[in-house]
Amino acid sequence: MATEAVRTTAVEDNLLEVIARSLPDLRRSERRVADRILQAPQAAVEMTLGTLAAASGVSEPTVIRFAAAIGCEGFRDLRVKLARSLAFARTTSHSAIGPADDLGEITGKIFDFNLSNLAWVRAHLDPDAIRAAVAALSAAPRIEFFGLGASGIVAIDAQQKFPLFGAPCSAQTDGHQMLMAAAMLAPDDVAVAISNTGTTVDVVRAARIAQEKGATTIAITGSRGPLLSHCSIAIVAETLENTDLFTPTVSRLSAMVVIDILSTAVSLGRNRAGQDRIAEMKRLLSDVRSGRQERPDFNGKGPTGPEDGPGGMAPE
Amino acid sequence: MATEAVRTTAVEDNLLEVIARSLPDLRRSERRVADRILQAPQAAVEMTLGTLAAASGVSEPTVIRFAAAIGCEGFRDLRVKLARSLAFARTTSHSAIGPADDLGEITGKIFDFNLSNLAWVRAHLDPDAIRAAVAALSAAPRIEFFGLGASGIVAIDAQQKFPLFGAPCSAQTDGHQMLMAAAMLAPDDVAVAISNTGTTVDVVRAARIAQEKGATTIAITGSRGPLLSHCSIAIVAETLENTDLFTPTVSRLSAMVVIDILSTAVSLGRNRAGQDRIAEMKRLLSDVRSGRQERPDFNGKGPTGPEDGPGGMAPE
DNA sequence: CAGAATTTTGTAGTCAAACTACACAAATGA
DNA sequence: TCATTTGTGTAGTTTGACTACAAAATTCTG
Repeated sequence: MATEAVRTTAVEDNLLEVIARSLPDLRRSERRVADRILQAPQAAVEMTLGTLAAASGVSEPTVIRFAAAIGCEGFRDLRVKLARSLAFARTTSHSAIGPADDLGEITGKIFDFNLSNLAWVRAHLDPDAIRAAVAALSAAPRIEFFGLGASGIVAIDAQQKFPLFGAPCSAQTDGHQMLMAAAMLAPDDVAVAISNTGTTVDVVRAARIAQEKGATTIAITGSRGPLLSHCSIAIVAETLENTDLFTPTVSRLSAMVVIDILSTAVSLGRNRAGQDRIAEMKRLLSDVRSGRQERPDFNGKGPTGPEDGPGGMAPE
Repeated sequence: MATEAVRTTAVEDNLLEVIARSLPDLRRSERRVADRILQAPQAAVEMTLGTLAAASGVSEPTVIRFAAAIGCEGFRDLRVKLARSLAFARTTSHSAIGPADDLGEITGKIFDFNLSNLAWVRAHLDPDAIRAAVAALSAAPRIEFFGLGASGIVAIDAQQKFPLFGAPCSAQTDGHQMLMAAAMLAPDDVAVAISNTGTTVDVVRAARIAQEKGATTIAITGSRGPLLSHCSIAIVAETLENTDLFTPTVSRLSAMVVIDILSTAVSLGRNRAGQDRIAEMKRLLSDVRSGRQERPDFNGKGPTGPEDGPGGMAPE
């Protein structure tokens, strides 16, 4: 279907923005309509053609012409588009303006930043690398995730999705254990090395060893670096910030989404039975959550996290 | 008091969710309408009453009754609400991922899904709750993060940002240690309880104990649950839909972004470094928007960059 | 398993909203 | 100034949204 309905939350989508922007090009009475809408957009969607015309002090056809002028099919279309734009608008009602408004701005900026970055990563992911990674992971008898620091979090996240991968998974977040685990790998095993910078020495070393042992090595990284030379498959989720100075959160988010894609794809590639198993697992989890059963032991790397479940698949 | 601090909107706003949820309560022919809408929501907003009736194989009044049944004023209202929901769910939403899906499509859907959800959360976050949380965290001599399983990852992530919080932070991801840590808290200390479901018993219990000890308790959760009754500040990042396709990842992302917001805001209040960070983010954002998709420069701290850096420390 | 009571659905009709054709008014330019 | 262009409103038409009621289907009861 509309696979290419690529959404960038672009300005063009936001009708309010469009209206404000085309304000100078409008005729005088049309502008009255525009003003009226901008003044209380929320109320405008509720209005009818006649109502809005009256509220703006113009005639009904003028409103229709206005709709056409800003690129709508008609008044109906205008209302729909307006409603759509309004959905993104903040629930402004009680966010007072003042010194505290900084906070709202921070919230908005951080969301924007993360959203923009994800959209960017989406557009720049290499499909072939994903495909190769999925193939390797699907066939792997054993999977190791390597990551230090913030990337260690991603590694653990990946490890928790092991039911989707359908193979024993471990996450190594310690430099030494990473090496030991890498040394234990065999051909067909897969090592996933996660590093935002692509330079972290321990991770690079672990990847090298894993490769020497004949394992398939997959890199999930935020920028090209030494790591890639020891990995046969490179998934580069380049983010807009790659300095270590600001918000490493986005690199984590990107990596986690990549993991999500891999695990989902592997799971789907397997068979329907695998999906049923996941559904069953989710059911068990919901029992655990409500405290009706003893929860499975959880040691930080344990099989299933009681909370939120590893992968989440299969509609009910 | 916690419940008051929260907006009473969210999932109820998402008409698709509402429709899917009230499916069993509908009469047979009304359900035909529902199915038709869910099947192609994008097309449904374009349709007229008669068109939709014909497409569903029912009469026009049935469609109107359907609208009333799901809580709309009439067909017009239905269309507006639908458009509003579609603003978020537009591209993916109810198109479940099946084995037949091409890999590229899976990638796109997962990205879209996560993006839509983040946008949704963004629009529905309660600014007052954020404000209260920032205030509490800024004044806290000690901060504990509680989370199990997938939410444990978020807790660790939060803990790694301790430089931004400017106070000793711990992350407890084990049921028992969680309780012990909670018991050690004192007034003014802050406990942040993270649970997507809001029901995880251990986390709820830890929150209760923390509250009994006089600490300020902050909940970061994906849905209302028992947890809220033991938390004085509730940050509810409700996700777009509950079909559980990818909800776990989405909830983690949302929670991490919330953490990011909190840490940034706290840091901003503390020193000027936080302000620089915001300024930088704004710059990056404007670059993205203007379509100049260059990677930002790497000036700053030189090449080292210990793997991904714990917490996005601002430059000295 | 009738047959009544109730619920569900469609038919026909009404009202109002959305759109169109056209004519008048205002503004612009020679 | 008048002619031409542009802008705006009036009046009329079409269509879509909704309502009243009757037919069909379902359920309930004896």
